[in-house]
Amino acid sequence: MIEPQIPKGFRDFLPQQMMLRRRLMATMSAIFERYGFVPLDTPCLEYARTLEGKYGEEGDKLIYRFEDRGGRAVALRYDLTIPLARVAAMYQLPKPFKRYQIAPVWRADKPQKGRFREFYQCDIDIIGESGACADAELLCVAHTVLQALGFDNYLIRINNRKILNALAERLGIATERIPDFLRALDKLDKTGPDAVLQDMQARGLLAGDAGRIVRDHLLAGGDNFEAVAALLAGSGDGSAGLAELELISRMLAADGVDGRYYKKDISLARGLDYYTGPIFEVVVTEPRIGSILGGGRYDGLIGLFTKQSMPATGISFGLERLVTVMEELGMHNQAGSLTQVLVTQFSADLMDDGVRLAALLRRSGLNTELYLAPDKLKKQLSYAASRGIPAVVVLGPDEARDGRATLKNMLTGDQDVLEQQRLAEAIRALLA
RNA sequence: GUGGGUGUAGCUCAGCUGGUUAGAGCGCCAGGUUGUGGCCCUGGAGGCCGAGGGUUCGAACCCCUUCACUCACCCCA
Repeated sequence: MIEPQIPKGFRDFLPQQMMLRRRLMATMSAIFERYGFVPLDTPCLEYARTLEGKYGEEGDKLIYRFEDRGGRAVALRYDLTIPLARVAAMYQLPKPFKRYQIAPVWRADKPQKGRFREFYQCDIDIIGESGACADAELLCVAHTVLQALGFDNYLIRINNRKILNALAERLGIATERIPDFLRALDKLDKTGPDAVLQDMQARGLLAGDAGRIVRDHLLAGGDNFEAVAALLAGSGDGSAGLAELELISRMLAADGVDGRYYKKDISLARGLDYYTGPIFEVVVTEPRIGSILGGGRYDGLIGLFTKQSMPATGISFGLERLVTVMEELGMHNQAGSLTQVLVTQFSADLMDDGVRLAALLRRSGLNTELYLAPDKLKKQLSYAASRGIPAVVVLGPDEARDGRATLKNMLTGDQDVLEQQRLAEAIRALLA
């Protein structure tokens, strides 16, 4: 006998979980399509060189990489963004190209709460539009999705790499040290301003009056973009970044997104190296699970695969994290059965009548299950009850004789004998 | 990659300082006669106490090793 096991960090999705997951995916797809995004899928396997070197040092270590039978270096996709960049470079797609993709990605990470080695991302990206209007639209979609799923306690954090880069320049931080700077800055929420300042000094990032500037302007308060703006007065990149944030805020407001759902946040850094402009993240406070969505603009990325440079921006929902939050907050209401009605089997010689009746109900569009053995009625009813099937049809010799059937409402226990022709209608009324 | 925690029935767990046939609740199965579930009652199945080794007259319990799961850090969805 083989010990049944699945690899660490990988999971089976049992029907109960699948119903919730499918519901989430359906909700998201519908909203994505409402905004004009079109579906795309790509293979789970890519050549390793396509993925490697795109995610930064830490990221590269987490790529599932191996050799195929022909000795080619291949890798499981790490996210949906790089494959999209590859696609954008390979095909002449009409611009702007707005696509969505809901698919699993793989990371050789150590699993923990809300983190797995195989997990689903739900991405929307816009290729070929450099204006911040595109970035803003992504956030409008994000907000719409979260609202539709019943979320209310979340914050869309918004920042801009242009601002951060200009800031680093102003502080005299060398280009190659910027990732270090961002990493330290990113911890502001977790460890507080004092620790961040200390960390930056320990890393030797702050020379001259940089320490004072960081303390007084950067870390002083949460939303101190006025101070930041003053610091970046002379910088073209910096003011461009600030203008983009302004535009994004305006558009969110115009779209009807309440101000409490989003916030410009200078300490948002994002780990990936390839971001070039606005960057985003959505965090929830309730279960401490980190971000449920991340993304940003990556204007240089597609240029790695083609000479033609293409601006692009995108966001990625973490499906498992949405699920985790919904489960912990008890947001996953009706677990309900997909089967709407169960046709019982009274005895072996009435099987044909049962099958005929079930077929009739299915033709009328009802999800109908036929009980598969002439067990005791008690057992058949228990089956329906334990699965939450709301309606049961009993077809015994009495009913069969004159073309009728008993319809039982499993919630109330009420039951009626009806003409078989009227059954579908009655079940529909019962379900409503 | 670093550091904690936990592994006993399908699930959630009990099991006193090592002492005979390892328990509960829930779930599951069967029954409480004649065509009806959810409540109640009765009965039943189900455990190499994660695995391997050691100490001991004796180990679920102590020691070592190993595996699995889990949480935190790093990083991230």
